[in-house]
Amino acid sequence: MSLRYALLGLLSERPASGYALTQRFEQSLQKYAWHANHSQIYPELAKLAADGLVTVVEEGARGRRTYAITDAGREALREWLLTSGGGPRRVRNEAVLRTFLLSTLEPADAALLLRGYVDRSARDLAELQAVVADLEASEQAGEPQRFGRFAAEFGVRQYAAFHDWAQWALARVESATPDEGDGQESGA
Amino acid sequence: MSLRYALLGLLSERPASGYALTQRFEQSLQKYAWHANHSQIYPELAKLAADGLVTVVEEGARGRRTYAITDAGREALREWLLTSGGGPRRVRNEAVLRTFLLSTLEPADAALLLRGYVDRSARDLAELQAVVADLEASEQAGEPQRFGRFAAEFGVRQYAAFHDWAQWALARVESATPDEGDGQESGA
DNA sequence: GCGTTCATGTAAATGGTTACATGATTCC
DNA sequence: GGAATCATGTAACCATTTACATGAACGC
Repeated sequence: MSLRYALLGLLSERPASGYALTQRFEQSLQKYAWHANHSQIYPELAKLAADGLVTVVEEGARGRRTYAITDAGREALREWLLTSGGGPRRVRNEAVLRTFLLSTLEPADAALLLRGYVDRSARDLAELQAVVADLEASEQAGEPQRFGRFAAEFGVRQYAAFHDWAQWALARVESATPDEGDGQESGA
Repeated sequence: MSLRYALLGLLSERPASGYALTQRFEQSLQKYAWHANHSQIYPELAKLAADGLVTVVEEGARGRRTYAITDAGREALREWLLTSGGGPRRVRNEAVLRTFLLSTLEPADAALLLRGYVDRSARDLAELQAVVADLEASEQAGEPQRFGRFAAEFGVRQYAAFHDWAQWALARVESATPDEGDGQESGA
């Protein structure tokens, strides 16, 4: 069901074609919230239209159809957001699973992975911070900025927390293997 | 594929039955890393056994089978952790999606939801911090503590970041609707 | 003996990924 | 005219959820 509401959310910002929605998934939602590809998006748009939650407002070149959210669609989105939040949270995050499994590795292997995490999260964080800076600038310039600011801030804080964690974990692993085979083994 | 490695990881700690593994998913992994239920776990254990990555080491009462990881299983887990980390990250987190969609709501509705998030994340955080305290205590007591410490710390930091974000977002929303229908409307 | 928990499975349906498929338009 | 991009779709497969199903052991 989530895909359906992700699409309604994007369309509530402004009308778009399936192609454009696919790109917006790739550029924003995909990174920290929800992944979807075009082969899932097109059929779902057709279903949403059949249910009257969106309508085709324009047919352009190459068979392009621009969809817009309807009043019923807005109401369905609001309803979902307000009523169905308390259920069991189903997280599925491979990066976090890897985190969990890290301690099954030899310390040297774990350190290798953690160094990669530190680097990668630093880059991800910088990327997102640039996005936030852009949003902030256009906000200062007086644009209404309804969408994306909350989510971007959320992403920044998550990445920052991940980065800090990876450094903490790396320090811990390194203190367990002082010098990687130096002989200085402080057993017990 | 992730489920497979989650199971190998749990079994690398110690042998267990499908029933016990299901419970361990419910108590730990499920909360912040990976969700799975028994109807998925049992068939996957059978496949792992067929592939020689685990073996049945004991058959107990009520048809209970205790599985243990094999050397091939350990190697497969290590291989997966070390080689396949760089692919595209596929995140799917409904809580985060809701975050993203929050700005489609009226400020009053958004504030309502955010207050719920603040409360809930405070409770989740406290719960996890208790787990960490337990782990820390048994660590001090000299137990080897291979598993779970990294992941628990990770969870604590994620929840803390979420909690802080929710408070930040709530403050922002509340400053946009000063007094919720008091008449003091400071329109543009 | 009766209820609860332990313990394992399977089947149908849904959700999601990968691969295949097609063709129009635009830019060069 | 040829390559890249725009634009949409479908089919087969795999992963996951929900519901159904069964029975042994344990505590009372």
